[in-house]
Amino acid sequence: MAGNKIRNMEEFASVSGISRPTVSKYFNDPGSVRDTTRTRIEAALELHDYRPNIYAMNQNRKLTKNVGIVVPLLSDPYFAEIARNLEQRCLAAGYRPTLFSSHGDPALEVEVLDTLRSLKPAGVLLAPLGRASDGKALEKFCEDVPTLIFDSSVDQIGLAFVGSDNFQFTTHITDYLCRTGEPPCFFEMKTPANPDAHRRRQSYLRAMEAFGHTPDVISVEGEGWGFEEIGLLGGHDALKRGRFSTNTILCSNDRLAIGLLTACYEQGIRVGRGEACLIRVAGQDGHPYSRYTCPPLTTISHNYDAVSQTAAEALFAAIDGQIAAWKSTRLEGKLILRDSA
Amino acid sequence: MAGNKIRNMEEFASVSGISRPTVSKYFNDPGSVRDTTRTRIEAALELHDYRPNIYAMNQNRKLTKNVGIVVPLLSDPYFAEIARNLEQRCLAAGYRPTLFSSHGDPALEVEVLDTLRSLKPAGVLLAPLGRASDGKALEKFCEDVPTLIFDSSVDQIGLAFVGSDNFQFTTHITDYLCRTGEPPCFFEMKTPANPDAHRRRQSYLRAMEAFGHTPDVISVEGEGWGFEEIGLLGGHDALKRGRFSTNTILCSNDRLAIGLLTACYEQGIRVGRGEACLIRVAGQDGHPYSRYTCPPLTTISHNYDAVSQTAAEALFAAIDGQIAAWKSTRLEGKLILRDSA
DNA sequence: CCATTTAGTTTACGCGCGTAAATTATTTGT
DNA sequence: ACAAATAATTTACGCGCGTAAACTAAATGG
Repeated sequence: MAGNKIRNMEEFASVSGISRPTVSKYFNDPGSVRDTTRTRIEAALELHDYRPNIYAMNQNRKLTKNVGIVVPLLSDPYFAEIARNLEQRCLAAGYRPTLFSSHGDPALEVEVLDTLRSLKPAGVLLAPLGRASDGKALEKFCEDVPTLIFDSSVDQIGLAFVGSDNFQFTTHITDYLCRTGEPPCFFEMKTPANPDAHRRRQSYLRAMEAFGHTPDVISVEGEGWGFEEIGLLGGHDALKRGRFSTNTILCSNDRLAIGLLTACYEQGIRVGRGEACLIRVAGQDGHPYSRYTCPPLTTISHNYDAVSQTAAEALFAAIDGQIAAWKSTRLEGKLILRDSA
Repeated sequence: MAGNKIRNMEEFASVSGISRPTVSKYFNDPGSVRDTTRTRIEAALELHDYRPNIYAMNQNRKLTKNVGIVVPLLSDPYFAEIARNLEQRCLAAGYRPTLFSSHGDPALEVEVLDTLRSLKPAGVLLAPLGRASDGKALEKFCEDVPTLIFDSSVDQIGLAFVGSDNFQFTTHITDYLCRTGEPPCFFEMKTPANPDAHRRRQSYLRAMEAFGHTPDVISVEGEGWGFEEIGLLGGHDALKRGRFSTNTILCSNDRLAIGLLTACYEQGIRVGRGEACLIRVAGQDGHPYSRYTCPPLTTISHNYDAVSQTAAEALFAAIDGQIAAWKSTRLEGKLILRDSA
């Protein structure tokens, strides 16, 4: 704890009276040295408070304990939440997670991957931007570094894919909405960033067909990642024009729904399943804020824990040398019934 | 772009027909080499697609271009937003930002600072956890690394402090609320994580006194960083017990307000400044989601751009050797009038 | 065209650590 | 107590790069 400034492992080794390679071994795995030496090292640690330089360590290790986590956009609480979850799991498994955000920019995504190479990670958990991603760059990266793709799938690259079953998501919630009221319209962005959005539209169409209802897809304009704003503007527009053919709206994702709810509120349209309500709104994702909308948002939620657990464990297994064929795991979502639908 | 795999600068130098030190110079500053050599290097770059290892670079540089950015909790969109803003500024100024989150955990905060030392950053932009922070560890870190504290101040450490003027925030919005309706009650957490929360309560009390009104502070239970949930539960409780002495509630921060709005909704209490509204609610912070609450939240917003610009520029100036005495800069907030109050 | 400046090269070392091989010290089992 | 097994040390090298010094080649300028 105290203050002598130790600059490197050499110095620390000499003040602790142990050779540097042994000290190195200790930091690599404290259990790998004799009890007496470990005690001496730890005693010296108390006095001099030294920590090895992580980046210098990683430079030489055959296999580092680094794990890179890449998400498309950290300012989206959904990704922030899943990133946090993954970080915890890495830490618990003895890895050093490093978090990166592509900030919604394909060029930055490539930049992040290049930075990641320098980190010499044992593995990477990568949620690609989606449509906008530089597919070739991703593929090349996956060839060089053990990479597990999560959240949004792009081709069959990396070790495996783990995400949610978008077909089940939309089918399930469409099913629920049909059984409990008028069949839903589908509210989405015309040009979604995420390829999974297409899957959701497809399953909506299919589910409606299965029920014998006429589907109605409202695709609103808007580029980028400001989904709430797109939902708000698109919602106002659609409401004014009477674009919704039924009183029930299923949104392609929760953030769009959050914007739509605000639009409804601003037009004095009461949302919910109560008597006085004119309209029902449901989302998809189980966004961290969906509990706090007014009314609280009915949604079908990602199984955050299961997705991150499956992804992390698959990566760790691959790092440990357990080779497995490429596999796509898509986990079911859980319907969360709240007041909005 | 094409495929020959170059492992290090040595190899790249030889294939490009230039000596390694010159190549090193080029990557350090492309303008520092002759035009003809630069052209040759860049031609080789096209063919062999090599990138220097950033972490190996930083190991030896006297002054790296690394800048660490530390926020208390990335899953809070407020911090995510300001972190993004700071990252952009670093990039624009030619620095390499690396983002860290303390995840609300003081132990992790210390861990992050230790990791940061290994990065040998030219400077660090640090938003401490606040009350829970290990003050001594922070202080020690600031002695070793040029650190600018932002958002939440702890003592007089680092190069300088840049944040918002919480007195002005609360005074200004209290003023507004008093002039436009009943004087506000103050809704806060009993044990806030952030020391600035105390400043806000103080200025509320002072402002109410100045207006000749009787202040009413409602402090709700709740630990941790789940402010919306605390606002929701505390709001339900306070509403049921009739704890609010006026029809106007000023929340200590927007996230609390988001929870409170949900509580109001669930109790059928209409919020806003319209005729049919029973209650007015206002927040503080200008949270990215405040626009999308129902009703949209009246709040006093941080000047995100100005805070991050001031912080970044002060740090860059210090890195460039412009020594300045420790200074605290507190920027005024801007009142954002929306429907909730 | 030659002397001077400027840029490039060679050489050599250092950063903070991992790691392998050979050697020596210590701990076991009996 | 002694041989065998185990752990620690010494020595030496490597990772991918920065950087300084001494030297050589190329671009200036009058």
